[in-house]
Amino acid sequence: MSTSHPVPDEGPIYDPTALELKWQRRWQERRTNEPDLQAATSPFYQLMMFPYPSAEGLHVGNVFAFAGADIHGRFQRLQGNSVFEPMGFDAFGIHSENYALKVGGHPMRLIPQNIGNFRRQLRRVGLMVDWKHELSTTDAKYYKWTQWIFLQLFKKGLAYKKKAAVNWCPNDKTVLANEQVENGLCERCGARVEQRFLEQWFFRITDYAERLLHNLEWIDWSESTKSAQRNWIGRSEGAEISFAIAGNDGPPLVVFTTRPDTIFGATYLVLAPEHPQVAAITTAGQSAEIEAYRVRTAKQDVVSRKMGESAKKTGAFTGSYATNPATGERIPIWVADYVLMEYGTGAIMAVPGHDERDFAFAQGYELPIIRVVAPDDSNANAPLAEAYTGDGRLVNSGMFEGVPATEAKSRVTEWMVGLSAAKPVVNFRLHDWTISRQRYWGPPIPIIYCDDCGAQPVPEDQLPVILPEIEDFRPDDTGISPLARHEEWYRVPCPKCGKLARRETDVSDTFLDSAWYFLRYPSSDFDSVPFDQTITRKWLPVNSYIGGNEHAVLHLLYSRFITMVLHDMGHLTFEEPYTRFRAHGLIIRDGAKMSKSKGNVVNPDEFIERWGADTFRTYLMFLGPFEEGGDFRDAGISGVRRFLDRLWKSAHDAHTDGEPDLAVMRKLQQTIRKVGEDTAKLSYNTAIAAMMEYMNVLRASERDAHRAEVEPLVQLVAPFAPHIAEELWELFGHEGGVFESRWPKYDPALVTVDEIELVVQVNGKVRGKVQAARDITQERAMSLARGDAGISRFITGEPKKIIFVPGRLLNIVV
RNA sequence: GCCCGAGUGGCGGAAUUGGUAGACGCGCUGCACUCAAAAUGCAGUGGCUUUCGGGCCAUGCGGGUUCGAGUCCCGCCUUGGGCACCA
Repeated sequence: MSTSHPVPDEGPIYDPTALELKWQRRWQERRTNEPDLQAATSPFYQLMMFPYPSAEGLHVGNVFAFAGADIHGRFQRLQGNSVFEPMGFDAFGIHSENYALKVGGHPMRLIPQNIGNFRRQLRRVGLMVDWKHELSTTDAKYYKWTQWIFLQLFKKGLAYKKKAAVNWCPNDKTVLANEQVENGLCERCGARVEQRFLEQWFFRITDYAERLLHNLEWIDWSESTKSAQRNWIGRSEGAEISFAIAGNDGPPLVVFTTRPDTIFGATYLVLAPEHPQVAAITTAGQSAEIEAYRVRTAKQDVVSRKMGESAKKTGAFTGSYATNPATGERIPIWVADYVLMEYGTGAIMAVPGHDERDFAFAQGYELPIIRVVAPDDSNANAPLAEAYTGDGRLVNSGMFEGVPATEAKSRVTEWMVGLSAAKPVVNFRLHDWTISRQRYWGPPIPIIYCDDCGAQPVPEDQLPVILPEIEDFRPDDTGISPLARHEEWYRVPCPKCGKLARRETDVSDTFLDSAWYFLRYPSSDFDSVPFDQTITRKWLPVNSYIGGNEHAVLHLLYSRFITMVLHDMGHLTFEEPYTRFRAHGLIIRDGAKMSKSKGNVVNPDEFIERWGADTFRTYLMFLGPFEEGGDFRDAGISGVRRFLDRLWKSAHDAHTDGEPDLAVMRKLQQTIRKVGEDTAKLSYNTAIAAMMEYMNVLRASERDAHRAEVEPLVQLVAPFAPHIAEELWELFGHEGGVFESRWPKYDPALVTVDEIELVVQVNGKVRGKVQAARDITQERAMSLARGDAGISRFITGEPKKIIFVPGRLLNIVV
């Protein structure tokens, strides 16, 4: 196959479309992308976040993410690993359901169409995906095990039911997610959103908060993602303090505070309107006002209730008083919607002097404001113009006068613990995970309600609970799931006593589907277990996971939680699912995120058709740092194509006469090292630049390359542009594909150059460069510098100081 | 408001982590090839200035540390993303 000399000028034309289809077909025939999961000796699990198969098809953002992950997977393969790179579809959920309603179709028929389209597009990108292990969360074979996972949590007491506030759109007759509410209006229809209380299933993720937080210290993840999780979990230390209610023998009011040191400044208490003790506390005279206030806040949607920053704080007085355990003073008890039932105890001690919200509220209702913390230099009794949240010493605080606030936190808590008025507690911002969805398109929650036996789990051997195909899956005004209207499905015998009972009609959240999919891929051909123990031990945890930071909290946190639970139940040997996670950046266009409303969406099909998948993949990676994303501009793609054209030509024109050029071979060694290092750390843009640079050397002055100069470059380019690499590898006469080969080794002796350009500065300014040996001494360098006319003219006096960085720089200070 | 991140030529972006700022690519200019154009190849390309040797200015703005700062420190400005009454 080696080319004879002289080379004919006209070689075959680089036709990416034909060539790419040829290799995609051949990979399929040869099962190139299907590692032997049982026998693999050096398994490497390269995971990418599976897509939601929308009707619009694959998005450039998807291609960017998948190509980036694929390049890493292919690189690992060239390092000699057996790489498993699976793909699947996250196809349940409200998006699919709403889309089906909109076009008047049924998700059971629409989803397969969308998946088919996605699969076709994904194949065209040339990913190293093992399609034998493809999965869809909507497949009963898959969601059988999603339901199984629900049952495991139920068994362990981690799944429970309680009433919770949800956003309800009266027009669409449905529960909305927080992100579907904009300024209190439904994102889709514009109707005013209400708050409703519905019975919902929850997972007790808060039981795992401490562990989820703690493991972040050691897992190898992008810092930005870890920090997002830390903030989301939101651990805060403080105390619960009990306030006795004056003239009321009932239980005391318990508040949570992170500032027990400010207790002497607590001039009133505030309860959330939904707080269970509100009714008991309210006096007869105030009950009408309190009731009116509660009705008013209940009408608000959940989101705008929490968005009150700019809005005026409102509230109502209960008529009752509590006793401040520190001062013994009577302080009024109020109800206000700025206190949330979900956080802490749903009640706070208000310290208006040192909390902005309390300050605003106290001003509005003319409640007393007392300063109890003062910076060292200020007057303790000067009136406050705004809440002081800074550091300082306690004032107006009885026996704690003058104690630094930071120190006072624990001292005041200890003192009150002694009075049985407080206990130290840790609180988390993280809430339990709402699993229920009052919708149709999801896996039914496997629970049966019996009048005698209560909520019973569906026995595991009766899974899956099949989602029935019903034509009328439109949600209605009742807030009850559409499945409840399907009588023959809804009525079932109780698994315990056999009496007629009713199925749970809620389906589960899509985040549950995706919380465990990585466990299923390697075991997708096992029907009797969710994941096979031997295979799982071999392939998991995932070696490399790449995905977007839009899933930094929910998906990644939920899948960590589910993994921990399964670990604790003995189903898994590890408790963290992803050894290494890297967040990729966002592809933008014209300075903005691509979106239909902005009209700046790029259709990947057109680009692949015009330029080829290899060029498109490589171009996307060349836009900018993979972990930061980049700006997509049509213009730049021609440069990448030109690079591949030149590679094509170089390979076809390569000769085998004589020896390769030493200078070129040196550059090649440096390139092998650079591309290897950069690709490993996902610095794809600089890896590509290094290959282009080498190409410029290779073809400088229209020289024809020696085959030994080109062949390794074909391997370097293979992760980025796998099709052309295969074709050229075959051209060079190799029997197996390029991905059967090993990443080229570089010769360390050739990487380092002996002759260097030593930079000479005078007073920190570059004044010249001298050719010198790499290991030149300072003395020798000085005399070279003095001998250089361009440099010596700046050396106006005796050197005061000489800085010499061996092999790099000489700086003469005069 | 809070938490992350980013500001470098006409443009996308490099810079061994304190040591030649602008790699690589796009665009632009010139030349070669061509009847011509496209494609391709070669050369040039931060700004100002120059007696053509060079000189000065330049990494969002203002200070500082250092022989030396895009990189470190202090104070601002702009911008992208995420979260949001979390007590």
